[in-house]
Amino acid sequence: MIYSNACEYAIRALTHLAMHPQEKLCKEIAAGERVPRYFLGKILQSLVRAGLLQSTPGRKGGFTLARAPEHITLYDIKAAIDGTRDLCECAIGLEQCSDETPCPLHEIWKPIRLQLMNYLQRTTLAELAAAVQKKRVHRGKGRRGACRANGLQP
Amino acid sequence: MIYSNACEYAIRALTHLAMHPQEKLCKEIAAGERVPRYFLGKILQSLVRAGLLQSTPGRKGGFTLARAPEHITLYDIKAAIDGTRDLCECAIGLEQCSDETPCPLHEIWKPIRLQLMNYLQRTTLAELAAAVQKKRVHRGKGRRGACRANGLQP
DNA sequence: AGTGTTGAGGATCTAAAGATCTTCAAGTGA
DNA sequence: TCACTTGAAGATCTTTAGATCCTCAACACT
Repeated sequence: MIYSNACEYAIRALTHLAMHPQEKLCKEIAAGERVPRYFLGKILQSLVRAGLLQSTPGRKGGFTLARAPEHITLYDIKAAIDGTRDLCECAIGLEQCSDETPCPLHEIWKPIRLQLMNYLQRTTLAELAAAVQKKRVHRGKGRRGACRANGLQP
Repeated sequence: MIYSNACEYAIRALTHLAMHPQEKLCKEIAAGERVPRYFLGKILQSLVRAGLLQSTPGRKGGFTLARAPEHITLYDIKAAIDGTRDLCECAIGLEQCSDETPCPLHEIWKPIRLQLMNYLQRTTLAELAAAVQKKRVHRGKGRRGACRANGLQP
């Protein structure tokens, strides 16, 4: 809803890299995160162009984080993959609003959007990695598929 | 970001109907809200099937709200057009998460998602219509395009 | 009954996202 | 140098959202 497919893959790949710096090959990340391999290649290229990753070709090549995970935010990732135009727009996406075509959600939507923006800009890769680490320690090795079912169904 | 194109159109069409009950023809709404006419037809049909609108064919036909605007929420509209699966999912859209493929955003994303859900379920058509009305009274007839530029650019 | 207007709904077209494959250049190590 | 591994990047395919058109049934009015 907030992220595109590509952006989700990017988040997972970067989190993976933050946790497993030794696994830096595109195919390793794709296998580890169960992400389409060739598609991930394109995404990682975008992240390189955006300055979040560094890449080296050749035999001992691969991808590494361009800066410390504490200094990479969700906002950076979303900006690199999806752009951030939608974060600055009216809730119902009007280019312009006039008397004939107003944006009725604007005032109501604004605080929510601000909080979202705040969340994206404050959450870093390091926090994501820590959350994953904590989750792994907390539960055993056996359990799977316990992520849905969070009591939000209406 | 939150709504699809179709859902945005639905919101605008329903708001239009709440404010102009006399303008109930598909082409009137499409013209008034500057929405693709034939596409809007499909959307209104979905809203009829979802029980938010009533339609009558024939000469004096058109669309009318199936219940009072106070009793139609943004959640109802989003459910009718986009579905609500994404509101109940992990932030990064994993079907299942396991030790190998966890959903690192889950805990961080949850409060935001709850607030979003709350916003969707509490905001009614009547409130939207009132916000538009207020906005129209507040500013004159001349101004246009003042909806962007809300100080959110990073 | 006949005519014109309306929504219903199927068929179709376009654009964008998502995903895959293939080829090429850059680098490593024998 | 040569073989091999890697990312880079273009071409291509699939799927889905978005949008349009056309025909038909329902209805109102004459």
